[in-house]
Amino acid sequence: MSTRPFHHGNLRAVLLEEAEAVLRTGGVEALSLRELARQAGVSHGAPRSHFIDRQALLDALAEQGFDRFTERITAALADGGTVAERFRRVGRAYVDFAVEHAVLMDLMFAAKVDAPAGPIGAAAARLFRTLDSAMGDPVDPADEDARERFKLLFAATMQGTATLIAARRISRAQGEAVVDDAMEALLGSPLGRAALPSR
Amino acid sequence: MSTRPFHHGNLRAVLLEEAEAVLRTGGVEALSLRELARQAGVSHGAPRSHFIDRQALLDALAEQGFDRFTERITAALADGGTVAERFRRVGRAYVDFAVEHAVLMDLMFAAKVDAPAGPIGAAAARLFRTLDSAMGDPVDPADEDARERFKLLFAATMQGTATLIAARRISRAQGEAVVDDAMEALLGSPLGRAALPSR
DNA sequence: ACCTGAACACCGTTCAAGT
DNA sequence: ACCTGAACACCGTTCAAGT
Repeated sequence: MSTRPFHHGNLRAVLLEEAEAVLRTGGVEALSLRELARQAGVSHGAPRSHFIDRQALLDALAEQGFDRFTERITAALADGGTVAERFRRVGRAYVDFAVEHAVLMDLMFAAKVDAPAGPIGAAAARLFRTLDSAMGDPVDPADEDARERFKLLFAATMQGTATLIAARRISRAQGEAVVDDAMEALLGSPLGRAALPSR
Repeated sequence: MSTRPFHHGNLRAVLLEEAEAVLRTGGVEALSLRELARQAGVSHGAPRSHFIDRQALLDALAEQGFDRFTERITAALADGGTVAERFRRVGRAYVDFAVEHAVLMDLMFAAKVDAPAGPIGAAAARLFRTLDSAMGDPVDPADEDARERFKLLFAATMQGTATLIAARRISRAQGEAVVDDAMEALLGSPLGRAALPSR
């Protein structure tokens, strides 16, 4: 078999991988389709076969980001323990991921995203659903509202903590302290007690 | 006096004003120095006299953003009331501003910013200092650590709530509920009671 | 001090053409 | 189905020159 022009069908994956590296090192504005094509050894028009435009590549990165995020949260849940222990671990995993992938997170939570319909919104919904596992089964169906509100409050707090760290407004150590303080306040609040099984 | 080439010294202000409008309507990537110059009726090289490059303009917008943010928070504090009432108002003002100026907030909390030295970091510090007024005078100097931590936790929670709303992951109404739930949890927590005067 | 206008290198996007 | 390569319109940045 003759060596084909260059890429055999994995160009899409190669571009996404390269793009992630650029995101980490230089931010979104450093990401150029032409440069990506150059690094992949294809012509500048080639990416067009896989991504209709630059935004489509950014969207694909965001969707992939949500899925990786979900994996990390799921992994943090695997060890079991009490509800409090699980949430503390998930909280740290949330902040860790968000700080490590700060630019990717900006993409994932960009206002321009197709939320909540579309693939990115669906990926975001999957992430959110894994938080249900952290809470355990609902004891009383009447607590469903409290559970929803608790999840939102939890996500908001972790999200904000990550933003402050990524923006270097607070140090990593201060961020850890915020997570601990947040979990203590949330778990001990009336909402926390209504949402989570007491045992 | 003859009409001077065009602008008489306010080009900088004009550019910033135009840029803010672009930010609201089309986001950062829609912001072009050449387009700004065109709208201002000057040549494409003119902005160079006021901003060394595109990033310098973005930085100026971020700094200005922090100052406006501080004004809004200060205004929310003006009406007095109990600590709980003040914090509830500040919380809403925080989220409102962040949602209204979502793109600007991204600029303000971008990782690339010169934090904490430099003009933007200084403007951010001024914002944070206004939160001291919300807490009132420290009762016991030993509570200084609790006050710092409470401020961080408060800021993180509001910041995260704003992000979720701006990203359309939650509705405006859900966001309001998160703010209320957050304030109840924070004010009632051990940290909240240590940081805030009980009366 | 502030602005002009040419010049340069770099983009994203489109599209006919190749395999 | 996937990639090439020319073409187009648009950028940011630099810099000598004008006032």
